[in-house]
Amino acid sequence: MAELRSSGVSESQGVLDRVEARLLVVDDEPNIRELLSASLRMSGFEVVTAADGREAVHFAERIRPDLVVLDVMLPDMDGFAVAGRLREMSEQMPVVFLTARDGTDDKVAGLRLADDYVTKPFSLEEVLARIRAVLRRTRGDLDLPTRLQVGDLELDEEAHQVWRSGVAVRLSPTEFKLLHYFMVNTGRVLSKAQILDHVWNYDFGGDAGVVESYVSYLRRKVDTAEPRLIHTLRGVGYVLRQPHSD
Amino acid sequence: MAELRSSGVSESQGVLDRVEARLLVVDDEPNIRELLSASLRMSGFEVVTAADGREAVHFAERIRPDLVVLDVMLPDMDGFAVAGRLREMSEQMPVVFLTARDGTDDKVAGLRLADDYVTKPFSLEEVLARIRAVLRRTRGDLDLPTRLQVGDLELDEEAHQVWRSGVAVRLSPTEFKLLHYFMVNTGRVLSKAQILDHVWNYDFGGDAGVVESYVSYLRRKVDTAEPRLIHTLRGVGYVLRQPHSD
DNA sequence: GGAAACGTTCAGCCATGGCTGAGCTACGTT
DNA sequence: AACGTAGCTCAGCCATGGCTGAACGTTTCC
Repeated sequence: MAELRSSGVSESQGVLDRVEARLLVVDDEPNIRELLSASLRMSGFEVVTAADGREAVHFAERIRPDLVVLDVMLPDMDGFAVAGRLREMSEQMPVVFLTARDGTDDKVAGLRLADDYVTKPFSLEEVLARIRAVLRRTRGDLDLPTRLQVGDLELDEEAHQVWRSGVAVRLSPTEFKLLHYFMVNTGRVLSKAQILDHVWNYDFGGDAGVVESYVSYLRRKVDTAEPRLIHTLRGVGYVLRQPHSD
Repeated sequence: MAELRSSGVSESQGVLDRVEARLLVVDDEPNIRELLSASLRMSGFEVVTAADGREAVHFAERIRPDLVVLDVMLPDMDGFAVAGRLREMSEQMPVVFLTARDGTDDKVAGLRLADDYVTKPFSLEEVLARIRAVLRRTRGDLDLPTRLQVGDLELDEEAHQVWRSGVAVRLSPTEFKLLHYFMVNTGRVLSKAQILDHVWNYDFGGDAGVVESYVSYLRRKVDTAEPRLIHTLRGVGYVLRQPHSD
């Protein structure tokens, strides 16, 4: 399914080329597991996967991951129970939960206080952002910037705000996610398929036309002045480029 | 705190500050223990947990916490007895009690001896406020501000009072807690779920609709004039922003 | 014991955002 | 230069989210 679209090679978003951290991904649906692990590996993480709670605990013991991505709904045991076991073996093992967007789930109440959680269906950008945020917190990598800058464009993740030459710009949630994806991948060509896979939820059925639309919206709000930052590579994709070094 | 400034946005106070103090959390219910320790860690405390009186005394001896959060009702020994033991080993060990809200008077008598207490079910904001207040008293951290200010909005925690451009405003307890939470997290987007989890009691079953209502009340009482301070980020949450950087 | 304040829910309205399809423009290939 | 294709933009529809006022129940304080 979706993963086929992003067979590209140079997808590494990593600030670092080497391993950022060791992750354990736990989900019983093979599709989700593959989707996540493939794209996390692309982003520079070392990934081990488990399909149920028993496996999760087992692998966690052996590989001592830096963080666990954990589906709440598992065939054998509750995600919280797994988290409990993990915490037993290591006081501070950070967990990012995956959960259905049910709303009425009262279990979810406790979740939000956990290290973090993402609702299904998610976009890869969302998951990556959470993981990085949690790692930043738990390791005290506080100097990793929460603010991105390209040319006179600035984006603050925490404040969820964007400035162009100092003046605040209002972006819709999707516009924001798209710009964020561009900025994290400054200087890298992104195909429409890649963008679709990362910015839109994995169950989105539509075609690449949306991407064109949203790039258009973004340009209008954020890239009207010279030098232009977002460039079209006909037949290939888009790039956000630092001015100057073009 | 100074070092945080370097990351640009963080308005101090917040989630990402370095270790504020070492806490020992004692409660026999795992849920409460996890709830508290997760959110205290998020707020920058170093946390160790214990499930009963024996463990509590044991850990207190070893780690010498700066403050103990102590459930009054423990399986093996009375919370007051534990507090007694703690005081034996360190004259001035501050204790914040957790107690059921059933108001039997003899318990309250004992509570007067505590530095402070919070009744269950509590909201995280309440607990955090107590802990910070006690730490401020006992170790003279007088530089921790008791008065918060954003634009022409001022809030005094000790006096439990709020002013908008100098004129006092009457807020209900919930309104006050909500505004306090906003002000402590100035510049940070807060989802309705987060707000619900921090401002409302942990056993509150309702949905995020209440948050909308209370934001509405708050705006009416406190944010009628330009420039507006409380902003809605559709589909994301709310932010309280310093004016100017609008 | 009564009145006021407070907290919660709900329903209706309004605004915003997401997506699509169609027409148009720009590109670049031959 | 001309054709075909890719990309851009816009308008419009639909769904969702958010705001507010009113109603109801509960607590608090005289």
